[in-house]
Amino acid sequence: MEQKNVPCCEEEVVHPDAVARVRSQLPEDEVLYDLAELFKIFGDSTRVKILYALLESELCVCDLAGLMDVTQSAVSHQLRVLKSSKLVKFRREGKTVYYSLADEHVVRILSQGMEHIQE
Amino acid sequence: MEQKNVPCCEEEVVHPDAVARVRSQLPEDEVLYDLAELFKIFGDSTRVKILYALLESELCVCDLAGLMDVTQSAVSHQLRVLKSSKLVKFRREGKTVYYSLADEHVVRILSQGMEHIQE
DNA sequence: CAAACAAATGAATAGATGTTCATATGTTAA
DNA sequence: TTAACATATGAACATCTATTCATTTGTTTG
Repeated sequence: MEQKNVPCCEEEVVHPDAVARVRSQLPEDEVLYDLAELFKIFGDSTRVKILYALLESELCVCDLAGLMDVTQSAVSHQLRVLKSSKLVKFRREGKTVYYSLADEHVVRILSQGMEHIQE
Repeated sequence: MEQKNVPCCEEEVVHPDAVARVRSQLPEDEVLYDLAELFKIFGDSTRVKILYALLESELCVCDLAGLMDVTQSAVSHQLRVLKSSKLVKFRREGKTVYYSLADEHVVRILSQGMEHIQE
């Protein structure tokens, strides 16, 4: 019950060979960072709900705000995030801006996630 | 330049029909929440890196800590998160705990995400 | 032009999250 | 049992993030 220095693999890993191999196969840090950034977008229920809604139909900001329990402002902020990650696209028609999903990746990512949580 | 009440679709959506249809098709809020929770897990570069590493090889906590620029503690904390979301599994061998990916969903979700950012 | 309204934006705030440090668990071996 | 060590965990802190409110921008129509 005494306290000791617990270095715990400070400069030493347990399986140097495996680690070396993994390191050589690992994508660049920047890529992994970008990937995490992408998933971060999906990691918010407001945004996921927006994406699922757009899966069914093209909608304007007002529609989305009405569909969910959030402000028009909140929806708009989130749409900006989705837009800048190229997950949604939009077209303007008069005062109204219609949003829709950008591509099939979005659908597939959502589906894979859904499969996971439903097993 | 005067300020007005700007209700902006306060009790009114622009396309009630589309909204009604979408609403009827939309998954339960709870499901969407869980889905977002899942993606949140992938939305951190440390965790994504761990997952990618485990894609190549089963590794122990020490190995993972050595592979990345984070503390053993940080890795352990994140492994706990990954574990509780059933994204990784583990087996104990003496003092060492080996972690590996839980199933193919993880791989597929990572792949879909990777595809998206690399186009 | 001015009013009306959908959408976007900036600032502020409250809440969530990841890391670190210190320490506790649990297992092996002397 | 005790030392050593891999792993886990709790608390504290700093950072990030999503929402709201207030306001602005941009478009249409009187």
